[in-house]
Amino acid sequence: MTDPKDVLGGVALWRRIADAIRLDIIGGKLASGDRLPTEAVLAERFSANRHTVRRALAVLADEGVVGAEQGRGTFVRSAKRLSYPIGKRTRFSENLAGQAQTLTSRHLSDRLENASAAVAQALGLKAGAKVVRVEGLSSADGRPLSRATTWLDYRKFPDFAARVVALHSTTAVFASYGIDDYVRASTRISARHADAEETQLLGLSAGAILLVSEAIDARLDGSPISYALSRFPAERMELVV
Amino acid sequence: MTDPKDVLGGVALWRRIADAIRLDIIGGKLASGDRLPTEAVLAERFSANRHTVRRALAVLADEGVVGAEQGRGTFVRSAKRLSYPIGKRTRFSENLAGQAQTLTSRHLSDRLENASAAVAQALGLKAGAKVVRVEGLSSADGRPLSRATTWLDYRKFPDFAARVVALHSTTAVFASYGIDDYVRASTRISARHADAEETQLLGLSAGAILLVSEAIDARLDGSPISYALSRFPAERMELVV
DNA sequence: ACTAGTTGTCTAGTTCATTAGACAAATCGA
DNA sequence: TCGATTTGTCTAATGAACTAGACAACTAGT
Repeated sequence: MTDPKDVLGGVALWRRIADAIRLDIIGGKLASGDRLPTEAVLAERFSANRHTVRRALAVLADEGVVGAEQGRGTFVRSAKRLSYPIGKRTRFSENLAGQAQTLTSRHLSDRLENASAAVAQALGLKAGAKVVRVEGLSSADGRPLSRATTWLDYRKFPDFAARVVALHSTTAVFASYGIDDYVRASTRISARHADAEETQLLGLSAGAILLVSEAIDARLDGSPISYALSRFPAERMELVV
Repeated sequence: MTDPKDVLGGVALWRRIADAIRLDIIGGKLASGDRLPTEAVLAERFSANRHTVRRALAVLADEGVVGAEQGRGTFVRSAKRLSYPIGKRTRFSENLAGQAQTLTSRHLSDRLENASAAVAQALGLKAGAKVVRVEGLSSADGRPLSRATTWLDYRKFPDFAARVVALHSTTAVFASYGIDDYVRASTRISARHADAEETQLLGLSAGAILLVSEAIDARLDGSPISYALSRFPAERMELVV
C-alpha cells in the first residue's frame, strides 16, 4: 500500500471490538455478572454494524468471557487476568501461587546448538559456543500461560535438560548444580503477534498478542546462568514489576 | 463464529508477515544493509502468495524499515528499537538520554474529574474523590514514543496541569511542590491493540500493538503521588526492568 | 550480448469482512 | 396479556484480502 490510505491496518474490526471489550472486563470496568451494553449501543460506540459487534461477542463467548441470553442481554462470565511479578527473585511457581489452583510445567523438547549472537551476549559466551536449548510450556488450571525457550552454557550445564525432566522445577535443577540462590539480572519486555506454533500451543485464536520477556538469571556475583525467552498471552497475563 | 474454525483470527496475513519480518530486523536476526530473502522464498516460508508478501514489504518500506531495489533485492534500511528502563527511579528524559537526539513532551489537555475505582485505589483515595487528569504525548527525534495519562490527587496538586505547561518536566513540577525525590512504587505491564485515537496520535498504522504500563510513583515513605497509564508502540520500544 | 535471478505491474477469481434491513424468539414489567 | 426491549437468524450487496498466473523491467555475472 504505497498511496491508498490503509485505514484498516490489517486488523479486522470485530477483533478490535472483541479486544476492547475483553480489556474492559479484565481491567475491572466490567465485573463478573455485569450486563454489557446492548448490541445496538455497542455498535454505535464502535461505529460498527450490529452484526460486527455480534461477531466480536461470539468470539468472547467462545473464550468463556461473556455469555448471551436471548431477551435478557449479554453478561460477563469470567474475569481477571493473572499477574506475573518480576523482581530480583523471580520464581515461576511461587509467583503464581494463590492465583491459580494447579500449576504445571511441561517439557516440550531440548537440543544442543551453537549460540546465536543474542544468546552468546546474554550468557557472556562467544558466538557459536555450544549451548543447551530447552523448550517448555507452563499452564495454570489447565490453561496455557507461557511458552518459554531457555538457553544455558553447555560446559556448565551439560545435562540440564535431563534434570529438568526429572526434577520439574527450575529452582530444583539449579540447586542440583549447587546453585542455591540466583537473581534476575535483567528483563526486557516487548509485545508482538503470536505466530502459528505459539497460537496452537497456547490455545489462542490466531492473531492474539503476546507479551515477550527476555530474562537473564545470574548468580549472586553477577555471572549469567540462563537466558530465557518467555511468551505470555496478553489477554491472560500481565507482568508486574 | 460458533462452529466454523476461524483460522484467520481477524489479523490479516500481510500484517502478520510484516510484523514477523520487522521483528527479525529489530531483534537483530537481520542487520542494517542485509538483503532479505527473495519474495518467492518469503512467500513459501509464510505459506502465502507472493503478492501478499509484497504488500507486507510495502508496509515496511513505508515505515522506512526496508527498501526494495528492482533486479537486486530488498534490503534492511533502519533497525533498532529504543529501550525504556523501568526501575526504582524512573525518569523519562534521563532514561532515554543517549538513545535519541531530541526528546520532547507535549501537553495535550487536562481536566478535573472524579476518580474511578482503579484510579482511587492507585492513589489511595476514596472512589469519586477529585483528581487532576493530564494527557500528554512524548516524542524522540520527531517520532511519537508514548501517550500517557496521569492522575493526581486534586487536594495535593491542584494546579499540577498549569505547572506542567510552565515547567515541561515532571521531575521539575514535583520539585516545585517540595518533592525532591520519589520512586516507582509499582509497574504493571500489559499489551493490546491501539485504538483509533492512539493510532492517530502515535502515528501508527491501525492495528498496531501497544505496550501498556500502569505506574504508581510514590514518596520515599510510600505514599502515592501519581498514577500514570502510558502506552508505547511495541514496534518502536521495549521496556527494560 | 546473453542469461539467470529479482522486483514491478497487470488481470482475474475466490473468500472474508462489513454493512443494511427485516423479522423471529425470548424476557420482563406494566 | 400486552408491549417494549433484547438477542437470534436470514438474505443481500459491497469492498478488502488473498491466490493464481503471466509478463515487463532491472541487475549482475559470464
